[in-house]
Amino acid sequence: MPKELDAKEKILEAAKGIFYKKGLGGARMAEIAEEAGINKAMLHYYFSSKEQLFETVFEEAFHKIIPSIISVLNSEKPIREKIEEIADFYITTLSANPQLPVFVLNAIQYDPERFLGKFMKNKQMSPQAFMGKLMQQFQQEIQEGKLPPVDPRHLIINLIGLSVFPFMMKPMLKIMMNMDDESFHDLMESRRELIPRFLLDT
Amino acid sequence: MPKELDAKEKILEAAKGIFYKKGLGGARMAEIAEEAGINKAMLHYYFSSKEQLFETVFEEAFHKIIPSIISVLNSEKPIREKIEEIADFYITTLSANPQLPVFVLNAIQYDPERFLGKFMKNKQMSPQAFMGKLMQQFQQEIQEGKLPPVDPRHLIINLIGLSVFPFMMKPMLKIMMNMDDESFHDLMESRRELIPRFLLDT
DNA sequence: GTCTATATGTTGATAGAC
DNA sequence: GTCTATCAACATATAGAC
Repeated sequence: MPKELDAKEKILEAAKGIFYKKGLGGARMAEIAEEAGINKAMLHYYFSSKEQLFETVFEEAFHKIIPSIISVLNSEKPIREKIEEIADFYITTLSANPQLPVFVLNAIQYDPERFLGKFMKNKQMSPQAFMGKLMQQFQQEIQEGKLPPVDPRHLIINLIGLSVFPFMMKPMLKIMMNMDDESFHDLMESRRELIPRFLLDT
Repeated sequence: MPKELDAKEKILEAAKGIFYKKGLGGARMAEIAEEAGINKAMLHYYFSSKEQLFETVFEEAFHKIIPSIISVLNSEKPIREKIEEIADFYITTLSANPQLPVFVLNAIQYDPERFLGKFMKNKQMSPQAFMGKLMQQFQQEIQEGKLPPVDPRHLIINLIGLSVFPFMMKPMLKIMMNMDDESFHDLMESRRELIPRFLLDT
């Protein structure tokens, strides 16, 4: 079944492009079909409804940017390495797809129950298990003098904010700071090392 | 004309609540009318179209979070004060309305031409005039030893990111870190002084 | 200024031939 | 699996009475 995968893949690719930009309400099924180079009816052959197609796209986007960092935070590496790895991960991922975070956060703002429910269902993200272990590691490394005495919650928030937010602001930053795509890219690249240094060398 | 202002105000209030959450495409005029406690026809009495109503709401939101900081950056104060003022401004503004940034950034992602055009039109935001003067001030204060030698572009990006991003992540952070509204609020309050210290004491 | 009723155009979804 | 043609529902917008 090469044809089948081909068509389904083309639909998903088109749906991503349009949903990322316009969201659930702003996207039109006809538009997606045209972009995919197929017929409107085909969409409903592979995906029962617009909502289901959207959820498929959302789920992929969500899993692309959230569980990865949870798993890093849950790993056995020292904090310093975790931070470097996460900044690196976001800069790589979002350089290839800057629209991702606004898309995901907008869906969550639209319907938190629905699009954040996938959160709690996931075992490894249970807040207690997850944050508890991490807090402990922080305390220990701080006591050992490996880390400056910082509030772990702020550190995590800062890390994600410093890594992700610039991509959300990309269109505005390009205008405000008079950058083209290349100089924006260079600026983001320089943050790979800047962010960890900035967070830890106090 | 108290009645008139009342109705128009009620419409705008309702429209804000619903557009903030659902965006242009996801919102329904009927929903806004109901929320405002008036009739669907009344919406078109005060606002010619859904698009025009949305643009009104967008413009207000946009001006609430962007020009204020531009004017601070353009002022004559020392960098240190500017930074404190901007962090303070965002934490106050977004504590009252955490949905604002996702709403604005989503509209821009939806149609950059349309919703970022208001940018270039504004005189004071002309990138050259604006960033040029600011860069100069940075250089001078760094030479005078008042500031650590940082790239001004990163500093501005970091400042805004650290101030704004946590509010965009609010629903997710509350779950991940097991916070209720009150402890989230406390955490944000503590950032008023944390952010400037973090940015400047290197 | 405010309402009810209605026109007009889209849109998501399906039926059914190939 | 893929298409054309079509339906039924809905949403924006307007007409017109009060």
